[in-house]
Amino acid sequence: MKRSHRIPMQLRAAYLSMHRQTNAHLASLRITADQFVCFTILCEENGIIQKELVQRATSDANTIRAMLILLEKQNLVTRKPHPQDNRARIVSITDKGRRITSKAISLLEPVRKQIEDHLTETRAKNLNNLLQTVSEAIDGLMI
Amino acid sequence: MKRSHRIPMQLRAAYLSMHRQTNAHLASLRITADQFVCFTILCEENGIIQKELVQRATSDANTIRAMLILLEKQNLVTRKPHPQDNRARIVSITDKGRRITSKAISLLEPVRKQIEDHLTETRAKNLNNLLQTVSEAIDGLMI
DNA sequence: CACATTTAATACGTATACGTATTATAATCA
DNA sequence: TGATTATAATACGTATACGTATTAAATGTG
Repeated sequence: MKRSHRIPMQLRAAYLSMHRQTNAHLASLRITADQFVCFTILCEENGIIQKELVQRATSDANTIRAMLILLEKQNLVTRKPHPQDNRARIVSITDKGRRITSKAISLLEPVRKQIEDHLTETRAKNLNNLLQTVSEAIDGLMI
Repeated sequence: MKRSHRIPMQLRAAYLSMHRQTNAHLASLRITADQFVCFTILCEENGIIQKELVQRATSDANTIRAMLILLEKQNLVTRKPHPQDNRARIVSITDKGRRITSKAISLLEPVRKQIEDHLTETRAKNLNNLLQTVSEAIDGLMI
């Protein structure tokens, strides 16, 4: 039996479960799991262009745009024109956004710990490698 | 460095990439990746109640309902009242739905093969186990 | 059997996901 | 440099994801 057939369904199940749990844990902060992804990317490197955020979040221009507009209204991020490239926008997280991100990380601790408790360091590393292999394999189809 | 921190992002990247590729490959059939998930579940066991489909698809009652309504309009599935339980609906795939599912499986062959080519049988099995561990760990939080 | 509790489905609203088309600007090349 | 091409962002439309609330029917309990 080809186990690889089941990978898509297992991947789906794991992702959707994680996404739901993350949203549930972040609900009190009024932010979503996907917004949190953007925050963490911006905390790592602030002031990137919108397009770059799209790529790092493995997302889509329209999706990120819609999200950023919502976040901008709440003063969690800013979108300023790029000084050299008038097509682009530079996205930055605000102090308020950083404070919420800190709280979010705390709220997500139980989720993080739950995963950590169920996987040894070795297995976690292994999972990362396997997921990366799958990502690269699939992106290899993008012609 | 705690690698487990990266699992959520890798999981997201792998899932979203797979989902996009799947949608792209199925576009000519006018069905989505998520609809295909329902079809394969119904092909395995036809005539299940809507609730059961929700669980097997790791989905949500509202999401599945919306999807089924669209599929019903295209005569790809039927939703009939349950003979014993008047609250429930029995969902079945139609012959037309089965034919489309067959075509979908063919169209997805390149995606399946791409994953298979990048993972040995052992690694694929391992990935399935790890994903299942993550799913169970996360579902363990649901109280 | 009457009543409280659970449950399957539905209604409604907000946020993502993402394809396709368009716009404005940048980069490239003839 | 003028024309072509590529690119960042946007506009628009459809489908998912999912929380919360509601409805009607089943189930459990006294």
